Amino acid sequence: MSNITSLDTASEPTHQLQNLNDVQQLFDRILQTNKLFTNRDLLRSTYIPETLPHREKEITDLASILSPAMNLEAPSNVLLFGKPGVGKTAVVKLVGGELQKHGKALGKPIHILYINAQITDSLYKILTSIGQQLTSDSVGSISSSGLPVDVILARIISGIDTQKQVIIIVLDEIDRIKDDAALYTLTRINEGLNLARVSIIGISNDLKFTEFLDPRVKSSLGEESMIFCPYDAEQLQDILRDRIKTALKPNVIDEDVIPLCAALSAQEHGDARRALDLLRVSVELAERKNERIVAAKHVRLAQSKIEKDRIAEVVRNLPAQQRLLLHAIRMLQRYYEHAGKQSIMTTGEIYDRYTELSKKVHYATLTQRRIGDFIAELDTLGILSARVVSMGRRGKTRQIQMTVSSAELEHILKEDEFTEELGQFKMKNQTKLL
DNA sequence: CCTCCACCGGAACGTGAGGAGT
DNA sequence: ACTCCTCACGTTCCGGTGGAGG
Repeated sequence: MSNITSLDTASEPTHQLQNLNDVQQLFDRILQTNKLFTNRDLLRSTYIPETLPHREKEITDLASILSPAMNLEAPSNVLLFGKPGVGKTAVVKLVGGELQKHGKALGKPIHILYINAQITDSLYKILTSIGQQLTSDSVGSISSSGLPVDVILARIISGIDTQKQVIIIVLDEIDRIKDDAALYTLTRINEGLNLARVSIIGISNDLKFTEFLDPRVKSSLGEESMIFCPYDAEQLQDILRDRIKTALKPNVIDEDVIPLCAALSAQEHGDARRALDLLRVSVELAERKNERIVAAKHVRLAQSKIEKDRIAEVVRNLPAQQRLLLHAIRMLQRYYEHAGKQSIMTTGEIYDRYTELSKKVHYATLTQRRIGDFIAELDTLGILSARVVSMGRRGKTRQIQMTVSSAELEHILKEDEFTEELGQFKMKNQTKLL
């Protein structure tokens, strides 16, 4: 989700490709116009470089915390805190990779398991993920469902405990794990082991996440903790400069591009991921226009493109009911825009439109309770903003505003299955809205 | 100061899919 | 064939609430 792949408008050939020859010519043409990058992937935020500027201290700190693993002793559990894009994951992957490499060279079995707890958010899923990641080495195969949790746990324990080894479980977005018992079980896993040792590295965006934990879990997980500060604009510039040395050809960017990318991202809590995406997309845009130099205007374009692409991508992958809800919002929004009013909607209004639309397309009409949850979800996805307000006698509700205009929303929804069917559909009871 | 609207949001529960063991 | 497991997705029920208007 973090990556906006951008092959879409790169080549919109106006003619049909007739045969292989044409295809080859197309590739040749793209190669020729590919003048700015030497290696595009180095500007992706998922790429882990060998050096992380301004994270030297964090790297050595984490390395020393994990160093007992080299003697096959369990390192302390660690919690890493910091806003998105400040290098938490990168530092862990870098240090973890080195550790594994050194361990291998010395014949010490050290495993780093990376688990994204945003997706893998229950004990059951975490355990099966551990099982699957270890399958290739020591544990027998473990399937994705069907067994009771304790059976899976027992299998993993017996699978792991066949030799002296250290297993470090990285739980990214650990604050997303709702189930307290899951963390409790994980922190106590060592108690069932004789030979192997397990440590946990938790990564969290939320500094306050430990406040609500069981005290035993809290003290166990937080044996060590590290806080990652946001990068400032200067540091972001260093990071970008470091990357472009190998990612881009020399002298292809204006001198104000890097400071601009850095400044724009520094405004958003110093997010290096954002800065890299911004730079990469800027270069892509310049390249497509066959320009030799990336300039500030490309950065501005890139900024809005990234946001639009992100929203479009999210919307496309939404389940049908949620897209239907967006259609309802779109209609209301358009209505408000035509009336020249600010399009701030309430849950009730939206629910009424949604009810009409769902009947029209013969879909089940979900309850308002459920739709309320959808609205909250769309809010966290950043495609609308909803805040709870009280309107006195007129009750308490969410005020909802789209982050894109109705025209853009319409454009994004254009290709989905509802658009045609709803084409001429008019809202009932429009007066009710006034 | 009190009321009362129009929802919010937690909790418990139901159903059905996908899979495992016996 | 049957039982038992988890998860995803929804519903039902219901207590809670900020503040404009009486």
